Amino acid sequence: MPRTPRQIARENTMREIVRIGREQLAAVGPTDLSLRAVARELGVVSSAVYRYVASRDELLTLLIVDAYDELGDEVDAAVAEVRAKPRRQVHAVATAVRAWALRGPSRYALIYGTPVPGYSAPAERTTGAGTRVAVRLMRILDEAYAVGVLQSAAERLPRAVRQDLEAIRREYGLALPAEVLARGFALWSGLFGAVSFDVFDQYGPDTISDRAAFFDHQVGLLATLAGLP
Amino acid sequence: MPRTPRQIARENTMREIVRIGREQLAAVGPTDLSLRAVARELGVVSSAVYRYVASRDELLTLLIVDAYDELGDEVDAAVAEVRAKPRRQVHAVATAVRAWALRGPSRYALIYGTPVPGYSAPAERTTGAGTRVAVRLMRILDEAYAVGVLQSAAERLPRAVRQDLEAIRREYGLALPAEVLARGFALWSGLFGAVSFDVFDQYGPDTISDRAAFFDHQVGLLATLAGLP
DNA sequence: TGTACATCAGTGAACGCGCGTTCACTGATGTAC
DNA sequence: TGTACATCAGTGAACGCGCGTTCACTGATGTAC
Repeated sequence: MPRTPRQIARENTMREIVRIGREQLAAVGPTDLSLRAVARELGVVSSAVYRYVASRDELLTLLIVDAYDELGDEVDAAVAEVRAKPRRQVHAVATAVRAWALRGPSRYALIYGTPVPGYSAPAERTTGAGTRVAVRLMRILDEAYAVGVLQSAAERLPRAVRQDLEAIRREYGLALPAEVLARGFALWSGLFGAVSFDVFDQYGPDTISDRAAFFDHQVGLLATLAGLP
Repeated sequence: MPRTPRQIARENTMREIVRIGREQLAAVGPTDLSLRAVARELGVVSSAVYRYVASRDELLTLLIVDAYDELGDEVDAAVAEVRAKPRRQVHAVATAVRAWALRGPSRYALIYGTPVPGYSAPAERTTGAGTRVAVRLMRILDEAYAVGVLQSAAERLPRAVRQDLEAIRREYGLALPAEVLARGFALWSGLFGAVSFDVFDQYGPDTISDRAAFFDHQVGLLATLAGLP
């Protein structure tokens, strides 16, 4: 099926729209992102954008998936590069997430900050991309468990929690026990807690001088919590 | 110094404005909070609000301090109520934070979510209230350490991190060693990571069925990380 | 290969909305003598 | 205690701004015969 010039132009414009939206997010928070601004930047009258995007919400969805995917790619690349002990891999993930977030705080906010009021993400389009970092972390733990280097966890799980975790284990074909998976979740949310505090400036202005080092140490503690040696 | 009727009226109106702003945040995200809406609700023409508040930013500051303080009060009350083992106290803090956040997601977002674009909080007015939860957690750990029930921490701290933590120890008169304080920070940011994931709906729709139990378990893991028995 | 019709990208004007902030003003409350 | 003046709360109109979305339209590109 050969693509006509028109189709090619359409695909280019589509990519341009995402690129411009991304760029807008460098200057403006997710809530202030506007179709009209994108149209202006695209050099086109505002109503023309509706040829490509049904509404502002759809633009947001596009950008959310775009952000999740770029983050996912960078995390994957960072892990692939170290190919070392699992603890080092976790650090690689964490560093990649933090670096990506600091490079574009608004894009980070778009996916990990306050949800945009009035917008609700269509699950079928965002969840796949949205779970990539979590899945990556779980796989690292799973391999560590398979190799036998992961410290086992003895705490009791409430029934409901156990059931949910077992379901997740099955869905992703994880070998590690539910207790350890629970610790993986703490690693995951703890990681993003640390990144959000850093990016959103929750530590005072002069509290933490070397934030990269501080963050790295925090991640180390979380990795230990997860059972990594 | 007896207060004139005019002064009393002014104070009442001032309180009303904060109350209405708080109420607005039930319906609308922090970014969409508007002076005009507050004026409408107050039954007054929009320009009249400027008698009380110099700008929208000042209203935001008022509401931020208000939110931090209410949260701080509820956390303090929750801790005072249990007066039990430090681990239980940490759970009390965490439960109070989560409950408060779920009761008013926008108010939570105002202080722990994406910063409002274009607004920057005046440090001298917000930091005091803003550190209350962190300080509370550190004090719990400090007492546990004083009583000798806290597990010691052996990890090495990067020089810069150690220096910052020593400065904080001195400022707040904490006895616990810097290594433990670092763990306290992980507890703190991990706690808010977990709350944010919950409030901002980062777990998929059907992943975690009993979120309260899940959260509680996560907090338990973080408490262990902090060295609590 | 050429023509007739259908599809599609982009235009321009408009609708209706809400926002923050300023300004000259009226009339009530407070203060000093 | 009464009066003259100063302070302050609230009004109403206005400025200038940007937004999302709809709609009838023109002219170029694509498709079927």
